[in-house]
Amino acid sequence: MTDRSIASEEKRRLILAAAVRVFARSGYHTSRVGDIAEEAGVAHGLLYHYFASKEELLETVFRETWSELLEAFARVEESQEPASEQLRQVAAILLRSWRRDPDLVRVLVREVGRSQTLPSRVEEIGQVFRAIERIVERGQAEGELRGDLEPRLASWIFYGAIEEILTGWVLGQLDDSDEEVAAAERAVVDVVVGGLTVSGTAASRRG
Amino acid sequence: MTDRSIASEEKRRLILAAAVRVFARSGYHTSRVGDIAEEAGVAHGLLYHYFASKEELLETVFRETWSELLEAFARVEESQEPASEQLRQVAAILLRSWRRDPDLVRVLVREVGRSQTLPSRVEEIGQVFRAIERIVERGQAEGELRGDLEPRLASWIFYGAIEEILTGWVLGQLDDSDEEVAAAERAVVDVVVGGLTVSGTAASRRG
Amino acid sequence: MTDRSIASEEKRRLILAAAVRVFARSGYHTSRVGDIAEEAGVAHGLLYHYFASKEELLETVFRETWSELLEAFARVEESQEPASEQLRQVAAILLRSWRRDPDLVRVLVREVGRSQTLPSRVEEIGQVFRAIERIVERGQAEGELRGDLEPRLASWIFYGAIEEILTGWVLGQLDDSDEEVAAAERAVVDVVVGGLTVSGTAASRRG
Amino acid sequence: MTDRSIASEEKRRLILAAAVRVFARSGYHTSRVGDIAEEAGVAHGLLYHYFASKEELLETVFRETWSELLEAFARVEESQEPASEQLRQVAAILLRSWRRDPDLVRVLVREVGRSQTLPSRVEEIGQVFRAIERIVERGQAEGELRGDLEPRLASWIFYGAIEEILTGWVLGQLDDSDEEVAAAERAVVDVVVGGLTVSGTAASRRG
DNA sequence: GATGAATGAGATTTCATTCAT
DNA sequence: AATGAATGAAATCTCATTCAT
Repeated sequence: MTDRSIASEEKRRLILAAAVRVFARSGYHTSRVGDIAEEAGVAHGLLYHYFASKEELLETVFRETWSELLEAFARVEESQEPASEQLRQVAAILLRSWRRDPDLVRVLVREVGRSQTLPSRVEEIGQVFRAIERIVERGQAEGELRGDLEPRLASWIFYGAIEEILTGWVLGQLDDSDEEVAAAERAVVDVVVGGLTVSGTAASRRG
Repeated sequence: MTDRSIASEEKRRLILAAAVRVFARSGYHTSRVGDIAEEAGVAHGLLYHYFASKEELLETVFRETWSELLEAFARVEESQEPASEQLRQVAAILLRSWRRDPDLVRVLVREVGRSQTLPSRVEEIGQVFRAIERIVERGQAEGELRGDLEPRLASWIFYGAIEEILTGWVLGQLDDSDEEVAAAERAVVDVVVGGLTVSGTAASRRG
Repeated sequence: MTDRSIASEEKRRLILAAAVRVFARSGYHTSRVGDIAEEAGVAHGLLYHYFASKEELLETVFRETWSELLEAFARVEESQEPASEQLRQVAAILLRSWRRDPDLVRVLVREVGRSQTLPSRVEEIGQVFRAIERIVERGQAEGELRGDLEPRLASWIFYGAIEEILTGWVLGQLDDSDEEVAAAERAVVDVVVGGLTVSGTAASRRG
Repeated sequence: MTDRSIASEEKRRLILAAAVRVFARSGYHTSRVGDIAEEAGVAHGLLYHYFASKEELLETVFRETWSELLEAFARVEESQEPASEQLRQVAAILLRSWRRDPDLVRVLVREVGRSQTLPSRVEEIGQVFRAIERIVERGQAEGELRGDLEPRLASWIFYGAIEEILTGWVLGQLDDSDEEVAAAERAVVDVVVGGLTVSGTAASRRG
């Protein structure tokens, strides 16, 4: 029974991984269930033993990735580091995912937030933003980050900067060599976190 | 003849506008050509009198909007303002488009940069980034902006921050009242441009 | 009024000739009304001033050609020549039409007798066969042609031989140089008429 | 697996046979894929499981029939009979096919040589003609058939005579009772083969 | 007569999903 | 678990024909 579950779970993974590759290659709407089955080396009927629909495949990819991400962010939040360091770590987690699993990033960048924008999905995306938001809020409370910015907006700006760099890599428009990935990480932190930092704001200097 | 051309052009616009509304409502892939025709109040066959395919409709929306955007950016570049002011203007152009034509923004945010990522489309997107890049480069050359950041990366960070705020509005996750739109504009400029500004960088202060 | 009629008739001819060229090039079903209009250099709406439908275009081509053919055959029948000479003339008329108007032959060979086989069309085709039949019958009555063959069958055999040679030219499978056209004419007469002739049958000689 | 293959092959045949009936009834272009599916008693989608397109259905009918025909002709060629007897057999094969499968003949007579006249199809038609040609050539070489006729032309004349009789049956213009089929066979052989035979030519008698 | 915008029935094809084996 | 034949809703696109101008 356990053997079977394990074998079963492995096949589930196999199909899910195939789906990620195919979605990455062709986009969700253009991908056919048959392509995924072929990529996984199984009959297309089998997909429906493991997943209710093509949509559920994407949903599962999205949810599993997102929950890993949330866990990683939670660990960051638990650390006692300053907010700026925590933001650096968040940027690192997101940006390094590109080299770890480019296809996964391709799928998430392309398909999440768009298409039907299912409320459930929006809700989960919101959790990521709220994690960043909380870091910003704490930074502000502790006087590390400037207090005249809505943490909400700040978190979207921060996340957007990171996602766009990922998009640049996905589109092949930005160099994604090791050094460039590191440079991107530094750049995001320098610019956004720098811009968020107390003594580092244009506003403060203007005032 | 001119009358006819004008009437013809008006109908073309009518269909294009309907397409934007329908794509905004349902997303490109989920929208049906028949829905667009119905929204425009014409027979679906007529669409093919003006556009070669459903794809060409999206392509046209994209291209026309993008070229207007490029023109607006060109005008900004021509002004003799400091780089930071030019960047503020760029942010204003992009962010204010939301209130002007939410459906258009919805379509562009959801469908551009994703889907098939046609090389031609990537190329045109690239032009927008290069405009921002040039502003950053000039700002660096004139000592207004910090010189230790790749203008390329900076432009992606800047654009990403803006696009994510638009996405927040599209998803109904960020408040888009007049005040909030103004706040968003200030926030992007404060954070990103602030972070880019010479005396305002964490790095410079750390170093 | 007469001027107008003449100009009108000329335009009708123009369209009809364009239709023949287009049908010859693409086949009736694959040809589009718009192609014919373009070939004729008029708006496609104009076709419907002169012809009720695409079908009527083909029908007209067919009917006009066929009636010319019948007239030519009638003149042959009226001559006082022996049946074998009349058959030679019939073969000549049909085979020489290829060089005179290849597109017309292409259309007739491809589209007539096949497709919907409208009863009206079948009836008119029948008239051609009956003309040949009458020649054979007279030849038999006068003892010039062997009497043990149904004139009906003989006429189909004769016509089939000729049509197939035309088909060979249409398909580019038989050489259609001047000499070959002449050779084909001789061959059909030699073989079929020779085979039909009294003393010239294998059967009679074998017996 | 074999069971499945056999069942699968049977269904393929079922669809192909239905296609022949429908094409025979309405002609290729006028037939709808849905009609074929209905005639076969399957969902129309299933057609695309077995055939790539409506066109491929016709192509398959054509190719399979043609290759059977070629095999039959090959067997005739292998026999040691005189050329005239071999030609009789060829005529018999072709003409008897009408009673065996009228719908198939209807389709072949109507649709072959028309439509796009695909080069591939022309090529296969050519093989049939070459088989006849070889028989004629051998008959000439052995002195059985008159040598002053191009075998090429002779084969087209022979085939045309036969096809036209088939056409007469298809159009309901020639009687196709058992006796008439036999008579047609005799007539073709008498006339064409008679005309081809050495001492039996009008030309030779004239000269 | 002439134009071409407009119509809309209809055709092929795709493909997610089901289900008998 | 696994297969792949079978289904059928649905979507895009074509094109003959009409008709206002």
